[in-house]
Amino acid sequence: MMNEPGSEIRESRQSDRVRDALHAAGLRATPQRTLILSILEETGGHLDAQELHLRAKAQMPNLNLVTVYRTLDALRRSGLVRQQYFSRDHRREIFEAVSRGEHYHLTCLGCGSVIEFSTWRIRQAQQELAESLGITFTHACVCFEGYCQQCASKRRQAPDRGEGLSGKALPKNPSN
Amino acid sequence: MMNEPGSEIRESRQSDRVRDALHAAGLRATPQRTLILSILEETGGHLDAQELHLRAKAQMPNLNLVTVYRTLDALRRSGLVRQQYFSRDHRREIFEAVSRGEHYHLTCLGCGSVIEFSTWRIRQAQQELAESLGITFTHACVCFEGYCQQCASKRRQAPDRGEGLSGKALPKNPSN
DNA sequence: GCGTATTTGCAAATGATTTGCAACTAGGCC
DNA sequence: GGCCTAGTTGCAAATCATTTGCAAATACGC
Repeated sequence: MMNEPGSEIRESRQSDRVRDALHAAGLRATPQRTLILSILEETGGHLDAQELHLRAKAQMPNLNLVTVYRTLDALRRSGLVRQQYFSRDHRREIFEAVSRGEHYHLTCLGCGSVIEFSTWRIRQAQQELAESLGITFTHACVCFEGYCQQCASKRRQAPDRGEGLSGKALPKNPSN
Repeated sequence: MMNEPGSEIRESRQSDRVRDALHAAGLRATPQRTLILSILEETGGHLDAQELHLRAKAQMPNLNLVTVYRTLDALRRSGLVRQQYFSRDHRREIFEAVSRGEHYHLTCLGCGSVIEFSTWRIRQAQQELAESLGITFTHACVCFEGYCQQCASKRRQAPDRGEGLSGKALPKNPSN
């Protein structure tokens, strides 16, 4: 049950850092929030409320899904966490710690993997539109759908399915 | 009840065109589909299933919401209609006839209006990423949030609300 | 240590979208 | 023009992520 000393200390430091971040953001540092933000910081990946709840329950079995939702909302409002969607599934909100830099996502229709990439073009578009139309941007939802390099070349070799995947064959809310 | 002759003919021609489009897309031209696509073609704007249902029921009272959903799905799969989200509300799908050119949307956090604009930067980003990472893009969801020129200058004059609107004060699913 | 404004857990509500199924019908065929 | 069948519709009920109401619990400023 007990971690090795080193990791315990590390964990403790991580908790302190997270707690400080919560306080700095003007939020009460409850164990629930500390845990949730810690998981988001440690996980490089993209988590939705359900997955986050699942992982958090391992350490806090009584944690309620509703609390996860409310915590994510608070973290988002305080700017500690970023909320977004993936192209294949806009019904489920995905969360990331903002400590990860700005980037965008492509969901591969072939293998379902999510690929991250950066580009200045979105920012550039915003600046240009700010100049030409006087628009002020506060947020952009940008998510792409397509094929990763592997799946793209596979399809070139065996284009049997045609473009089926982008049409009927693609369930709107795949379970994976 | 009867329209003046001119508009009747016009309407008839419009229906024929829509019916042809449906056939060309390999879809059966049912009265429901014809009506729904007609409304989407005639309405310059962005409609969700509910609004579309409401408008269509004026001419076809028995039309079921489910049929609207299924029709929109068929039209989207056939490429006659484009489905997208607006930044303030990703839980509701918005539809547009593809006959309208490619463009993007900004939802104004001040007045709630949706502003359309064009930019090549998105395409450009896709091309660059295709070259550098071998990614093939099939679809992009791009929607912006911010302030239109009017609301932006109002806020500059009276920045009392701070950035409240982008945080807690903004309901996730505004009814307007 | 106390008191209060916040936060949590639980149960129930919401609301867009989907699904199952029987009745209906568009359009190819004669 | 009528028949046949695969495709479509209407209705009722299901899904499922997210939200809300409320009473009990608690973080943290004093």
